[in-house]
Amino acid sequence: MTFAQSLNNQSSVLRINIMVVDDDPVSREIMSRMLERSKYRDPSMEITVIAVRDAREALSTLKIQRNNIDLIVTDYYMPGMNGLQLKQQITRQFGNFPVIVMSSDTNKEQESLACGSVCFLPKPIKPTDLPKIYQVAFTYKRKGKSISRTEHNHMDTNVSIPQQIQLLPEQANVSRTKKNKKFSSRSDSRSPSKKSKLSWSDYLHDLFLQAIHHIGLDKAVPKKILEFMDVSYLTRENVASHLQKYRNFLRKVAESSGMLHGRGMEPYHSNYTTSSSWYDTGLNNKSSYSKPRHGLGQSRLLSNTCEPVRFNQMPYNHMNRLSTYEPHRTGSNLTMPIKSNLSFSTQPLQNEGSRSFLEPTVTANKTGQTSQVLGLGQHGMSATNDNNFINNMMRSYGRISIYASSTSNQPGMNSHGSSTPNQPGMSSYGSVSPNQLGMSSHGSLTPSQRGMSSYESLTSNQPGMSSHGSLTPTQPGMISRGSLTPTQQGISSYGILSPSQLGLSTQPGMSNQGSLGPTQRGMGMSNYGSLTSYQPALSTHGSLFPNQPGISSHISLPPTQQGMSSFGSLTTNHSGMSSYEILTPAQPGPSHISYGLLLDNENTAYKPQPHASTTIQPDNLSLYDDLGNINEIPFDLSNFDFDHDKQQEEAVSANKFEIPANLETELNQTSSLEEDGDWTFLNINQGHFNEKTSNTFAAPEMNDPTFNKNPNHAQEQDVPDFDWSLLDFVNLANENDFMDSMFTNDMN
DNA sequence: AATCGTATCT
DNA sequence: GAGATACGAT
Repeated sequence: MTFAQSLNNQSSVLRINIMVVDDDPVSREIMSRMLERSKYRDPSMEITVIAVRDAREALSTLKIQRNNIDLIVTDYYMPGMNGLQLKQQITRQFGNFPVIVMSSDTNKEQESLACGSVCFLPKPIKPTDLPKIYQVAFTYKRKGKSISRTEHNHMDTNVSIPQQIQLLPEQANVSRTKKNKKFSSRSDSRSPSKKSKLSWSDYLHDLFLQAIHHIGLDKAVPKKILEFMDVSYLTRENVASHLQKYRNFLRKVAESSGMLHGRGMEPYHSNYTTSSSWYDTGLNNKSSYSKPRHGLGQSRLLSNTCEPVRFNQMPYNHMNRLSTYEPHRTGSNLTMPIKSNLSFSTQPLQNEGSRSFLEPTVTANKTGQTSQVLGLGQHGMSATNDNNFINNMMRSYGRISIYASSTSNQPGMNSHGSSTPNQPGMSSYGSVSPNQLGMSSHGSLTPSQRGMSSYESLTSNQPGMSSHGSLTPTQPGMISRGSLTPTQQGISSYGILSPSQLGLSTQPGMSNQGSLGPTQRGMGMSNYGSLTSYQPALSTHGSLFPNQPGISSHISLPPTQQGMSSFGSLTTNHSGMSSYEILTPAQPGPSHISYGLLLDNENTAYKPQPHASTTIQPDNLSLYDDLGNINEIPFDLSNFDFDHDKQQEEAVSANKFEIPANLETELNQTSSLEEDGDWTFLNINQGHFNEKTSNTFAAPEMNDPTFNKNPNHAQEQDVPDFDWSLLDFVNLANENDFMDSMFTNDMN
């Protein structure tokens, strides 16, 4: 393969090399595989792992590979030299290399951070921890080392700037933009003609949306967005181009929403069909990223063309691109930003509260401003309703809308959620991807609130967030921490974002997150937790997988469709879910465009398919989907504990597909709300099937008493650990099939 | 000079 | 059609 070919075939793949140091072969192997496999979930990155057994080997390897290693992840307890001693040696010999210390002994966290490790990860390492690891790797690679893209690998060696690694990101205090330009453009400049084309993956787009959300649409300019996104390989031009598209999309949406007519929202009847849109293009077929094949709200569940039910396509959500933008938002409170003119100028918005499309507006309707918001016409855009355009954009850029207005139960979400396990809206936070510091961390919130820090570190624009705090040893406590409610880490983190921006303050939901217990590390929970606590959907969700917050939930609910859809169905009865209601036409809402509106339309069209009767049967619980993607890890990795210094004591049923008993009740209640009687319910059944596939949700008995619909109650209980003694992991781990099945989604 | 917004190109 | 690039404006 020629260089040019290589260039074409591997566009913009960010390569990071991680050294794993662990004396325990199983733990080491798992860690290595988790890291390596994860690359399949994000085509834009490639992880190479160098696994060594102890500190000595690590040091010797570093001597040779120092310039090729971006991050070191080491166990704490190791013979000869422990992880921190290794860290110190590394610092002494190689400078301030980023080191992550992991241990099942969480008491080592403070010590680890104090000694300069950038992060501490409690063992067992879970998939949800990966984002944090990537985050650190990317951060340091970006800050201190050259950006090596696969196509430029051969040039990497002489671009490393050792001095850079001496500094922690915040210490370096260098302009990221310039720095990156300096280092990353270098390689680009050396490749004379070809410049790889950036693909705006879900992940990137979500990050992009987050940036806009955070900054405010009116103030979001390429440079700011870029800074917020903080993705090393992104250029301002990339962002500018994307922003242009996005703005076009927003205009178009506004335009076709009837804004020009001075009316509220006319239900937009989409006619989504499967098609390629950039939304999809960012994902190769191997990717397990969400790929709504149906448009907004057209959940697969409701579609007769749905593929056989499988279980989760998403092993875990760290790569999940679900946006988290408006997790707590309910449609009724959402309004489009009011703009004084067409252009997305930096001119202050006319309406008091909302700064952007993403900002919830709690205030009354601003019908009169509606047209302004759209600012249509001034640009001479087509006055015709270009539904095709909208359709396309909805599928792509439109994601934001979906998220914004959706809650887990919303049809719109469904489609979204259908591909991604944890998400709807909320999950997104948790489901963030590797580079995405903010959210990811979120998911991985631990009692000590590391997650928060990371988030904070991301949001440069966020007041008070500046501290990298927890991530860096020098600022462990950080500001944000102080603001966090002791018992509600999750919330606080959200709170940081939200109160004024997400409208969380008005949402009781925060508490959910708060319910996250120290031991509850799953992203899923967090994510859902972020949803309004009173939202049945969330709780239900959470309740579905008491033992396995993020992951398990995926497991039990079929990914492509069911997960979300069932979600959606749940919602109906609960809550009256705000989101649902919002969606409903009858619901009082902003007269002007709102995300809810969009969804509303969606919702209107959201009709159960008479024929759609999906039954999830064990046989369908394949590890792989039709594309060969791994569906879900059949059990929570967090239950792995190969650390010698800590054994799992509590045994748990091997049955990992449990659903709380009360879920059935809830679901049945839900069904009563469906007059059409055509809702499709999932029969998630482990042992037996419920013969009734319609309007029936056969929920297995839940034997986990810790389940509690109200996150504020009992959720802090430790989740029973999986009794891994039930499995011979050592042997299993030595079998490629097993490990591959766990981590591979790229079956050749 | 940097960066933006937009038009246009690939 | 997604993303890159050109280019005038600020």
